[in-house]
Amino acid sequence: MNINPTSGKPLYEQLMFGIKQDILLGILQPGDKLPSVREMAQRQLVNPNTVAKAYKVLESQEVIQTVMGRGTFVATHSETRQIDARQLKKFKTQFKELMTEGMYLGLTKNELINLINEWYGGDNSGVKD
Amino acid sequence: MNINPTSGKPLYEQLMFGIKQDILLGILQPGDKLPSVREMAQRQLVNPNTVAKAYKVLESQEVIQTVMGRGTFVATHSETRQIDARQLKKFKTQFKELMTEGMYLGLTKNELINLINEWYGGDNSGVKD
Amino acid sequence: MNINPTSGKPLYEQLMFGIKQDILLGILQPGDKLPSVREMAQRQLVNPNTVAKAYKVLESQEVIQTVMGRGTFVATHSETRQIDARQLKKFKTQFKELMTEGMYLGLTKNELINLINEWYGGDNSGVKD
Amino acid sequence: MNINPTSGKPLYEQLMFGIKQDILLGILQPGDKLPSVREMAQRQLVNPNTVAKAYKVLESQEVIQTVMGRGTFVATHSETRQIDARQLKKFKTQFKELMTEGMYLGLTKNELINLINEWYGGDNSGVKD
DNA sequence: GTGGTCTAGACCACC
DNA sequence: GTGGTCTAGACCACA
Repeated sequence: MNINPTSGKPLYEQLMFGIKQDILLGILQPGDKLPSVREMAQRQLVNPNTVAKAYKVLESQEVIQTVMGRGTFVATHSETRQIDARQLKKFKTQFKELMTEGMYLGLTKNELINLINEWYGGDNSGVKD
Repeated sequence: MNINPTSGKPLYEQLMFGIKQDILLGILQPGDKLPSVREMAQRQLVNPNTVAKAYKVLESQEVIQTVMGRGTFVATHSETRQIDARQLKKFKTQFKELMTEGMYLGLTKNELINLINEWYGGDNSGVKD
Repeated sequence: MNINPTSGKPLYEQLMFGIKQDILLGILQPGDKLPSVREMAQRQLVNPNTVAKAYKVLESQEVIQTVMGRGTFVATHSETRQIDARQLKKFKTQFKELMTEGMYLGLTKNELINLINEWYGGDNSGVKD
Repeated sequence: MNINPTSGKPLYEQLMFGIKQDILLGILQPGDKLPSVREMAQRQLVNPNTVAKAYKVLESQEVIQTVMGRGTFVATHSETRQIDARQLKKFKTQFKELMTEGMYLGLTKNELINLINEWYGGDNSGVKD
């Protein structure tokens, strides 16, 4: 996980993304303890307030859980996490815009679809890069 | 193209997206004249400066071209449509982040592909599932 | 001489530059007759007013001369054309700014000097490109 | 760095030039913090929006970098300082035009070279006359 | 008519 | 504190 303060993206969002990605990649497993706010802040060279905000939003998304006095832990994926309609709508909007950008960068629709196939793993046989 | 002042997204970015989409959908053809800054501002109920900013960024991306004193036109990106390496890198980063979000929202691969088809027609020839 | 309406530079300045360059290259000789305003406008696909403005400024710079009823002619260089102090100051300012830009583009001071040597012709032996 | 509101040149371009020059002259070093938008605006007696525009263009040219919430800094263009082909072409066009002007003003080659030396020190080793 | 620049002043997100 | 966005309204050069 790398934080780039000049990327224009909010630091707390970059932190959130890094943690989510670590979970998806298996680096962080459900139940694992996350570094404390202060420790994470030192590691990533950001303000503790920034880490606290990232943790707070992640908790509201039920990605992590805070246990008072014990720390912050990766949530167990099996819980009944219902899809937030607002989040879903926002995602779809962002997705469409990103696809539009991609086509402007010269990527064809099929290249975009193949990119998705790649990311979702599964059947990658014959997928063009 | 509709501008939503309450969406949280900058108005000028919404304008940019709308114009790019109109071009991709063929509503705007290369060489077509865009509404003048003032006219577009009236149509979309935004300040002319906001439109001017959108136009200027689009021009820097070579999506449109301005002819001083005459107006703004959809670019004819003729032959020299070279892919900007920096923009492509940025796109891939955004793509990765968005895919991570999508997985967390529980979206399947096919749902995403359907989203693309919904917007850009349904010819999937050459795409492997 | 090519006029590019999307370059951002005023069309009348582009015209002026083209004429000056033709003179320096010998394509236009002192005493030669320039195309009429209307003919030049047709050739370059610009408004006659634009050509008229270019001619007017060139005449104020004593580069060309208009003879009422006969047309416009390239001035004879030998006339006592005194250097306009204001023009000279403006030139120096532009020159310094351009050199600064050049250094930012990665050109070294020596490359800039060599570019000048090239343009002023004369002793080009051993000048790096 | 001085801003002259009556020079006819856009104020934001004057700001850009002043900052670039300060960097080339070593007054500003890579990593140095620039005055905040508001402070620079006060110093130069211009509107903060004007400063913001100058900073934004400079950032797009990778001359400076902004860290949201912290400020603006002189870029450390590390190793990947690749010459932008488009910018270089634009530079050469401007250079040609300026040289044409210079010849018309009767400036000699040495006068131009002296102008460069005046601004960027006098080490001419390796330059052929 | 067009876009380009500038000002004044507001509100916001981020750190 | 920082920069980012937006508005309102002005003036200018260019075609």
